[in-house]
Amino acid sequence: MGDMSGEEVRWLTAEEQVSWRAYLRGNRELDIALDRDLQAAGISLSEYELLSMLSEAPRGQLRMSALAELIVQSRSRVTHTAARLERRGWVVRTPAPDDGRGVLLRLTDRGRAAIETFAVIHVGSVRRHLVDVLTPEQFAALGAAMQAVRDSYAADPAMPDPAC
Amino acid sequence: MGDMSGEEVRWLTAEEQVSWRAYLRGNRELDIALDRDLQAAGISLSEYELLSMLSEAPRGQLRMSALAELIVQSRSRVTHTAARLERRGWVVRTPAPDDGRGVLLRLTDRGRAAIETFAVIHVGSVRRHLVDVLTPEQFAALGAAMQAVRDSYAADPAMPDPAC
DNA sequence: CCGCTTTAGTTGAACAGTCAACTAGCGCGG
DNA sequence: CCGCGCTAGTTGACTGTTCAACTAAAGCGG
Repeated sequence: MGDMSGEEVRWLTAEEQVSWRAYLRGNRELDIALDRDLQAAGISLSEYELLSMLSEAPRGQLRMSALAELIVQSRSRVTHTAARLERRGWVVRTPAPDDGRGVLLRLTDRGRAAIETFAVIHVGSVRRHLVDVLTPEQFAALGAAMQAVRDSYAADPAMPDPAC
Repeated sequence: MGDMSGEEVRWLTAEEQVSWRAYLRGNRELDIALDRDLQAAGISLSEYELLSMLSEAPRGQLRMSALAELIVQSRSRVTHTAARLERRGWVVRTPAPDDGRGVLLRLTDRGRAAIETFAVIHVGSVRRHLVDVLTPEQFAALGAAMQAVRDSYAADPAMPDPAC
């Protein structure tokens, strides 16, 4: 992996440090702000993301594993989160018709109503804390950069083999 | 809440959606990758950040509250994290000389040795997953955008008054 | 069609993070 | 110099996340 043996460490330059710190802290601040706004309405950001993916899916339903991949959460976490949302009556679990192991998570009518309310709050929050504080060019550049990160992550799913 | 009265909701445009999603997911993937690399070495990213701030501070020491603000974590969280690091022998708590309520957290020699090891791993991780997958321009733009987010957050510490 | 490995998902215990309540020292107004 | 509110930090209970172990079905090779 990386630099195996006696490689020199390539420290960040002063400018890189500045960008990196801005990313790290800004990121945290943004997460806090977005979560705070949704929490005030009674849902967490990660729960919202799950519901949101369901609401966009063909019949308001998705396989647990598909969901996990979409929102970048562990299977276990999705199981727990889904259980919480199920208790609230926003989703239901049904066995997948084609695969005996699979589970389809489906948005209920109440779930759909709920997420429509949350979406209004959330979009306002995203605008206020992110979109509207950047120029359109800045925002586009941010998106492009993060997409590049995603692409490289996808190319390297779970770290190269130690044997490399 | 959100839009006070009969305001229209300003949904994200298709392009904005794409950027926003890339940010949200990419961000999560990056956090996972960075944390995974540090965890393999035996420390979490947030613990690392705390030690890192201490290592850069004048006498390797900082007030709890200063630390909390620097790494954007709640006071409570810093207390818990510091307790964990103290158990590992990497930091010590001492009463602040000038303020009877205050606590100074100081890096021990073992703590400094530890963080030097972690730093090598971490910088490699940051390069591999972020810096090196972007052009210098992209990375600078990312930093600038997130700095703008920070600035707006700082201007608006805990949400505008409902009276606005 | 019988093992074997892989994939889907769940479970419960351990751990980290949040929240609200609390202690204690500071600092100000009178 | 006393009372009151504010700031610093801690605590413990609760909630959410992670991790490793588990069940069960699918797929694959012989």
